[in-house]
Amino acid sequence: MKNITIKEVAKRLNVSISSVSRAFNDKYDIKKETRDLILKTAEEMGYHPNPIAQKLSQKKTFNIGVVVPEFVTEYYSNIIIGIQQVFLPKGFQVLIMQSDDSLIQELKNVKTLIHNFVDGLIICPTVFSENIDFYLNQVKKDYPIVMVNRVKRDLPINKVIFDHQKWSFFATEHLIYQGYKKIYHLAGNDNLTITKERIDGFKHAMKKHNLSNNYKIIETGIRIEDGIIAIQKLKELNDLPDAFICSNDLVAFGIINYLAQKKIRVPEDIGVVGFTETRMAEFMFPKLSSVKQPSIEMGQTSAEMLLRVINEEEVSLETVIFGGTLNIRDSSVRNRIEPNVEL
Amino acid sequence: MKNITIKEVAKRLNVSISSVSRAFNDKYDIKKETRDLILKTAEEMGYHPNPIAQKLSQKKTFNIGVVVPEFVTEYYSNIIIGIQQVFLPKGFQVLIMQSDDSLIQELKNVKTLIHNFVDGLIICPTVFSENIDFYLNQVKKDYPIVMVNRVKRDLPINKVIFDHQKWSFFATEHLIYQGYKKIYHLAGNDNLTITKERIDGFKHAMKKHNLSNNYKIIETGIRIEDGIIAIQKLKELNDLPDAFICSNDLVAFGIINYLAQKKIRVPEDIGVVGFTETRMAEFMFPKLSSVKQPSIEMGQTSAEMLLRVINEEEVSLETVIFGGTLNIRDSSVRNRIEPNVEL
DNA sequence: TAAATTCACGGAAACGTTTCCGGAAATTAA
DNA sequence: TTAATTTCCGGAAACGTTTCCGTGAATTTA
Repeated sequence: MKNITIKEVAKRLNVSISSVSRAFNDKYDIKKETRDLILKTAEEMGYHPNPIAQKLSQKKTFNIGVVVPEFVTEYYSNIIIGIQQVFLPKGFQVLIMQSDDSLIQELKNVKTLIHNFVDGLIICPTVFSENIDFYLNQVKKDYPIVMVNRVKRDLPINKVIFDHQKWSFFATEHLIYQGYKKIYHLAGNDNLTITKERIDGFKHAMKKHNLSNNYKIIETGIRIEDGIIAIQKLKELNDLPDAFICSNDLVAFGIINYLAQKKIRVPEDIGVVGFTETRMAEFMFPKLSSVKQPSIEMGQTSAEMLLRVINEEEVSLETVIFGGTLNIRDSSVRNRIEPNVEL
Repeated sequence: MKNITIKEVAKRLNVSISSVSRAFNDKYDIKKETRDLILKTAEEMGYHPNPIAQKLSQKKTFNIGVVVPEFVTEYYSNIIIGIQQVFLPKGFQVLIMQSDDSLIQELKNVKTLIHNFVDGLIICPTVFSENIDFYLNQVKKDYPIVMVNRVKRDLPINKVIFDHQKWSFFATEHLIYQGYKKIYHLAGNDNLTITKERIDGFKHAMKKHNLSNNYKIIETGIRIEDGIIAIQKLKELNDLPDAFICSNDLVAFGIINYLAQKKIRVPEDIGVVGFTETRMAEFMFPKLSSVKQPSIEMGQTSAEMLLRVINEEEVSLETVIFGGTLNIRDSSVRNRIEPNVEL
């Protein structure tokens, strides 16, 4: 496992080490012919610059760290894909750590990455917590950090977020337009900022259409099981609504399957809308209406933002707020004759 | 972003750099009191050893590379989880690259990782190809490599594989025992070794039960869409079997949803079995019978194997063949009255 | 008590680069 | 022709560790 070093290439050609280095980084004074000769023989000798030595010398690791809460949904996988699309071609390695929705693990991951001298961090935080003080402090020390998704709008930090309130509002209003009146919101974790934002949008829509007494908000979770557990309870209490707006597609999937087992029809008897659309939506039966977040683009944007901060092109704080798409499919579209009559 | 170095710690205490280093690696001669003092003040100063410098000095990167073909299924995510469970506590970083089922990309990934001086490689290859020659050659040069999953049994390389033939046989036989006679195998990519192995197991079971004229093998793919496309074609040709054994759960999911739309009952009219079980299996309607592979354990085992090779504890070639579980659920269990009568 | 051994530590080389500095040769300007 | 500039390149420091080698002091052995 002996590797060829820059020295051996230099010796072979009777040139200096610096010249070989210059040839490889071709930003320095070096004659075109010698550069080509060096590159050619280096190629022949099978020489590759040792990235570790480069990193030590340049005081940059060309590593960036990404911390995500979970991989249960496709959402964070897509964010990571977007991040990698930006960083890999620039020669950066992307180190991914998962915090399992634990605040302690999240902070531990961030510290591990910082101690490993990553050039910058993209943090997708779990719930809002005092961890944020640590992150803000790092930013104050000029450590490049970008936060994604579950972040308060007014936090003074570079961030990429989604307009949950607006799209929760749209999704709710869509259900109302379809004639569903009693609508339950199966919300995610209570102390997530995005949960609050979605609840706000939901309430706003219900209020606008004078349905303020017609809704419930139920803290549910984000897994298939969570949806099933929630609807089982409601069924036992004989308290099923006209429609559900769910914290994500997995929960919606649980709901739809439960209803199928109970021979309750979707969308005729009960309408269902998901959130943070996944590939499944298109292939469920019935096909699931859902709010699509541009997750890959959000990953790309956060990566580009981080790159700017690392290169110090930008000092001011940036916030990019993304919108999405409400993909209306079968699960929330009633075969409605009445409305036409009503009109 | 100035970082504290070992020198500054040494200067502060008027000791040598070597002593500080010794204190941190405590395998060398150093008095207990001085070591504690050094560690204490280092802690106070916020010193952390620079991992890049350590790596350069030790000629080890403490990085290992993992190349997987895809992330469409949960399978490789689980493999990676298993690998990380072994390597992260040992201070190794795990670099993950995805080859998108492209042979060219796979080789490119492997070379990138080697040039980045990873201490070892875990390769989950896509199809069998001449890439393997390159890998075998690296092994000959003492480069630590372990291969996982889609690898020929007799290849002289360290590997962790699953007994696809045996479990395909079991799954098929289960369907036969349930009274399904005309069984179609929706197989994966033709030039995958595991596809061949599964076909062997399938044929073997059909032959054993004198159903050799009753089957078809259809190259399908591994995505939901692939399943839907396959069954659409069969339906058009009016050529539906009694049961399907699918290349994976996603394909099975496509089949089941298509059948639901066509009001064809599962398992009464048609039985369905998946492979490489995913979380979905438990939550589909009807619940999907599937072959569970111990993917996390397979990841762990490959990681431990690689660790042994890296530490040169083991020189001989190892092959670990895993078995799985046939989880029988609703999608393949007929409410059978006849068999009792027959018996 | 003298000799041999062990202990604890400092100095410095080594890991493989990048990059600053300086200088000879080649080119241009005066 | 001489002076000024540019081009090209070598030497060496620097990045922050680990680890080999050597040595004085402390301890053990003879």
